[in-house]
Amino acid sequence: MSSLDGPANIPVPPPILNPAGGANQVRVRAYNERLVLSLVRLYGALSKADIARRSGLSAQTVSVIMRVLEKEGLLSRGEPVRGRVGQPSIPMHINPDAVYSFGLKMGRRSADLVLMDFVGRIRMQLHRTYAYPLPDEILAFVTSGIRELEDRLDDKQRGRIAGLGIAAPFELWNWAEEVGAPPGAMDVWRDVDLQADIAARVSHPVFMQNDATSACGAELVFGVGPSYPDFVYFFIGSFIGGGIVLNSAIFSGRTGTAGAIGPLPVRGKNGETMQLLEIASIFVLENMLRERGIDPEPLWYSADGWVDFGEPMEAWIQDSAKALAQAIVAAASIVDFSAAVIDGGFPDWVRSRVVQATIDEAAKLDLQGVVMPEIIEGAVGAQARAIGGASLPIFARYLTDQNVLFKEVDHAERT
Amino acid sequence: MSSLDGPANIPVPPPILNPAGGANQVRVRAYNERLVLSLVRLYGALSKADIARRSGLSAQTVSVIMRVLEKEGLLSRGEPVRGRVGQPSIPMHINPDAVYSFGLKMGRRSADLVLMDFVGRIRMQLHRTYAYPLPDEILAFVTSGIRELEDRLDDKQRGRIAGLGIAAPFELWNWAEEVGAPPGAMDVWRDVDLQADIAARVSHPVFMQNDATSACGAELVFGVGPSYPDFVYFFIGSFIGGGIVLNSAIFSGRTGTAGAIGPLPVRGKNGETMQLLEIASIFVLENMLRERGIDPEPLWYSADGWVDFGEPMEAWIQDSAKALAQAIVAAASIVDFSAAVIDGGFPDWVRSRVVQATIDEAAKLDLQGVVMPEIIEGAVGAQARAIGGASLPIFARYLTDQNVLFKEVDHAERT
DNA sequence: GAATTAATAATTCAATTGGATTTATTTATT
DNA sequence: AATAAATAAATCCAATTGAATTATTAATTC
Repeated sequence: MSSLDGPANIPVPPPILNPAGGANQVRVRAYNERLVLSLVRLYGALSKADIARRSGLSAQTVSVIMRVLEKEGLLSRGEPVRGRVGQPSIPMHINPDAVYSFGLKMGRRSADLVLMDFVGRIRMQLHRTYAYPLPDEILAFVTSGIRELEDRLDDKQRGRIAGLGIAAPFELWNWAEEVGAPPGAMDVWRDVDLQADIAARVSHPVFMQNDATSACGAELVFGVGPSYPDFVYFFIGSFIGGGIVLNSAIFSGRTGTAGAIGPLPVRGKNGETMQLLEIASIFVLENMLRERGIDPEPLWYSADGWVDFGEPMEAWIQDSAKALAQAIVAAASIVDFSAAVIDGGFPDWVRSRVVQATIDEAAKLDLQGVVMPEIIEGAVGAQARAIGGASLPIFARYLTDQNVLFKEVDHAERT
Repeated sequence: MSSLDGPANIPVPPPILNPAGGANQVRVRAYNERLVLSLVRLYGALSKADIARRSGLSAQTVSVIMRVLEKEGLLSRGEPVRGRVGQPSIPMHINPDAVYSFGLKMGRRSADLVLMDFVGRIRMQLHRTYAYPLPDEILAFVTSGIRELEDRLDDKQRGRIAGLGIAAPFELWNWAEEVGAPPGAMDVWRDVDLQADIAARVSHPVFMQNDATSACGAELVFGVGPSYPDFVYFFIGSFIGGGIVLNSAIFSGRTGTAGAIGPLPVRGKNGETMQLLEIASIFVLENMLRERGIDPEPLWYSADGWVDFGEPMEAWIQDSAKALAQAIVAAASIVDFSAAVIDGGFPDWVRSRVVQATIDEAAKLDLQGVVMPEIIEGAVGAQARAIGGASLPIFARYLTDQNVLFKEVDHAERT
């Protein structure tokens, strides 16, 4: 048949991939255990028979796995469900006190340290505001904060802490002037490896992730995630950022910046091309207030401290909504997200107004051929970043990313 | 500790997910077999020991698996490699004649039917052009074409045909006037299920996928894919379309339209907002030529039939490059792709000019904060859609999507 | 209405299956 | 002699299969 050869010889560049490894029994068991835990978390409470049906595993296998998880204290049994023919089923649920985790949200205006339990509830928290962050102060806040919170736990509880997850912005030194930091004051951050510095002072495993990505992760697990297999997420903080969920898993991309979204080009009020973050960020509102002689301090202290600032705030919401609507159309043209989720470091009533305005603005755009996502409010709220941070240690150890058996290799490894 | 409860009760919507099932040994073997095949394909030729190292599987396991694959004729052994200490290693490579597959590319101007071998080479092909496609003619072309090509094979070869993969545009009836079809002529396509109709007339399994996504798949496997773990792909046909590769796997999204890219809003020549497909599509060039009294027929017959059309073509390339550059920035703001790959149904020299122009235009945009992908030419070329189509049956049966053990459930199942 | 029997479903026990690993051996080379 | 590839045999381990146990509701009989 070689005489029939058509146009051939497609050049194949040298492979750079390091595909995931092979499968074996040990990994299969680890995977199935995580799967079971994740299913229980997703549905709140499931019997062994339920898990067997939903996982496709045999009843016996599920029985064995769940007995182990119960023995380890990760699962606990609920009240038997009667009323149906047959032996009553025993719903198993996640034991909220099985695992605790610290989450640190470090921002341009404030830091939060939270202790989260195994079902995503904040059990304790500390808060600090500042004009701009400095490494030493952050380090002191974390180390003393962890000590303080741990003091309130007993020995047994302390032993169940899975680790500390940090949610922090990328490249803090950028855009420093926009938020009023003295020129050069943020340059110290260029040489700081916060994760390493904290790890050296804390006796727990330390994880770190972009703050908006973390918030997105919190939304995935504890918010609207279970209802939408993929969504684009916007978190409006001092600077707007975002994240991407695909196949019910965070997609953080090659450089970890997927879903950063801030630099997305949009058309500004006067038709000029601007970056999304120059419009839909809280620092913009802050500057608008300052220009009008209004004290913006209430913006930082706590999301609940916001008041209705009137006209400048309405203008900011309108501008932001216009920009967000464009960003959503652009995102939808690239991936057919089922939802666009908007949340931020502000009270719920502000979020509602932003989302409604964005829905209105989106309707005015040219949507031919675009599969538009549902535009909805985030369900987690202002603390999403800290919660997302705190989830990192828990997910690394106990839960599965949808259907990926073996985690992607580290970025460093794939050179 | 419950007295310390912080802000809690995050509402959890009803789960809609049907996460992937559990793992077991049978699936593990199937997965490992595909992994081995994929590794051999990726690297061209690897010894059993190499595979063991790269997969993390034990030498014995790999030995067993590869002997089976060799016995099945999928792998064949190369010349022993001497010159190093120890027993010489025997590189195993994919047997190109182990599996054949048909690929049908159906477009607005022409259709191609190809027979592809197991390493992605086109062995035979048929081509047909038309003013616009009609279901009956396409059906006749495929059925008679397959018969004709199969006649040139012997019985043994015929038995190795894995199936037929169709690459066709979404919603053919849209934009019909733009390409000069009589009003309403394309409406017949609304009620046609091409995949089912062809499957009823052909004795092979039939697969179908969007044409641009198919081209993207061909690029992933046979083109630049091995060098870039994620990229956004543009295929410039009668209409521009595209695809997305994440973690070395096609991402086709919830509705199968991820990476459609056509409706992406960009700024046109006069500052007005337009959709990418209204600028960077071959039908636009076609119309430009017609306006100037130039016969556009050479555009359709074959990519090699193109001639340099001079000024109108240069203008089209410039306009397209401006639009593509904006699309790439938008895509990069959402996902940090390592590359943006541009290919199309045109000769290589046109592709080179488009890519160079796009690189130049991208440099003029505001890139602060954007992780820009490398803008590169596709390595597969004008036949990418047909090759991608032909890969569908092969991939469904023999190769793995990176590290996903169990394929995502069908979209229909996840309601 | 109470007692009895059948049907159903959840769970577990015991035996089997099958694929990966481990250990030891053979082969071919520098 | 050292090294590396390849394979054979024995072992291990998690999932499955099929049977048994348990707890319940539903239907029937007295």
